[in-house]
Amino acid sequence: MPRIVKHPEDRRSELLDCAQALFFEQGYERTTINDVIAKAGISKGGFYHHFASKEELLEALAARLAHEAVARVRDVLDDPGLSALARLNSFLARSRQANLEDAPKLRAAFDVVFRPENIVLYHRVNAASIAVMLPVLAGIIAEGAAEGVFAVSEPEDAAETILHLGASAHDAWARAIAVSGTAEEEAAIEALERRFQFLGLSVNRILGLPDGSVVFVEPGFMRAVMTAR
Amino acid sequence: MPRIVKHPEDRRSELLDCAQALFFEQGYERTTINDVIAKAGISKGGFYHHFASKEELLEALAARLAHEAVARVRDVLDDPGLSALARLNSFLARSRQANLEDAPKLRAAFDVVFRPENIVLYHRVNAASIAVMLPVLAGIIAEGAAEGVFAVSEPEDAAETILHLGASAHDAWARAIAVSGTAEEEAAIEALERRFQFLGLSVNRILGLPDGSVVFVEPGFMRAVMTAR
DNA sequence: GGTAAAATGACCGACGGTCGGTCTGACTCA
DNA sequence: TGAGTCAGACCGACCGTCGGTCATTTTACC
Repeated sequence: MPRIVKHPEDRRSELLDCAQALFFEQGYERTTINDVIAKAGISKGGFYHHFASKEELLEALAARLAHEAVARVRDVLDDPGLSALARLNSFLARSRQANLEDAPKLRAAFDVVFRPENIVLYHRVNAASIAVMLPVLAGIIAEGAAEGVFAVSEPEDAAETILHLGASAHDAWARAIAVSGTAEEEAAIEALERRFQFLGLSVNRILGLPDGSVVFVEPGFMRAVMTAR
Repeated sequence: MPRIVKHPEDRRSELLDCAQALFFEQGYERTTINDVIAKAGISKGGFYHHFASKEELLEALAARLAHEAVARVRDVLDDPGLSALARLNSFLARSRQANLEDAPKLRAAFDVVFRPENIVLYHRVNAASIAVMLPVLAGIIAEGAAEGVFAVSEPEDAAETILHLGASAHDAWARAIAVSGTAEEEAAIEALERRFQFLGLSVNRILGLPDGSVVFVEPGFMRAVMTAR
């Protein structure tokens, strides 16, 4: 076969593109290195020149996704005119908006990621995004604590706790996805919706805020994401 | 080799015993089916007669551990003389006591379970215990809500959220274990201790309780578990 | 033209899982 | 009671797959 040489960064990002497509289509375990290199048009040795292991490929992909996510809300984070609460709400609103914009693609990925055999994939992506978001959210919370608005003495811990709350809805997600298309779908979406409303309540309470101060999700948001085509 | 025939339940539980010992000593991925069957003194075919896959073995082990854990606190759950808050505190105290009693064994298992390559093991065990504890905790919370003590309208959701809080300390655990024996150990244990204090605060707030009503951990508890020999 | 990095693909060994078949103890029924 | 029957517990050689290695070749660049 003809040998094609590319800049390492290009190669790496191409491999990540292929891995992303395949992982979100078939899952992590079911995707083999051979699948990835076939799609990327590179040899086995070539692949292992850029990544030390399949595991490292996943790690790198998770990190890339996380950094993309934070880049999308960068301007809100840097806006100096915002109070902590306003920044937090803008941050959340912007994240929701981004999710809604490519909800169809997201939905397709979720179909795979939330399947029980794919927890590793889910966990890595989630962990990476938490790692990236942690200093960001901790900063906002520290700001709010300094303003005397958030009743929290440990911004780091509060941020970590809040970021992990999303994971506690994993099962509700998984259930909703599993029964998608059946008669139980409506009830499952309802449950998911309720689950997230409760998470919103929890966020407010953890921060020592009157309920509704932080808008975690708007009513109907989860339904909109779930029913996206 | 001589063929030894046993009652299926005995065989199953023996295999689970062996799997438990090996998983908590080497991790899930690093333990092979051959390891398990060698330790259990059974053939491959014999093993697969009882379990459909390695994955199913893990699932069964996680379920067994979860049921053992809930059995340990059964009497507290059934005591009719307790208010919801008292029941919750007894439940937590009993769980802590049980953990402290075999802290050394637990510590050894944690050394493996909290290593990054063993998230699957961690996740399955955690998920199984959450599944078993969920109705229990939801019951207590519903009781407290009915008493007008807990300000929560969705006991199920509250229970699920609270049970998942523990997982949000996974990273702090992992860090503490990773640096165990180094100069950073003290700081990591301190961080873990702080992390759990915050979780306690979060539980109280989520339930709409004055801080300190629910005693999630006592000060020094995490240190005691971590430094157990 | 020399060299470091990029790329190749045949090859390896471990591992999860299968499969054809054997063994055993419990339960008939004459 | 003892021969016959049968389910299902058990055996272990075998297999396909898959992550990963390595000796070697090609390329880009100075």
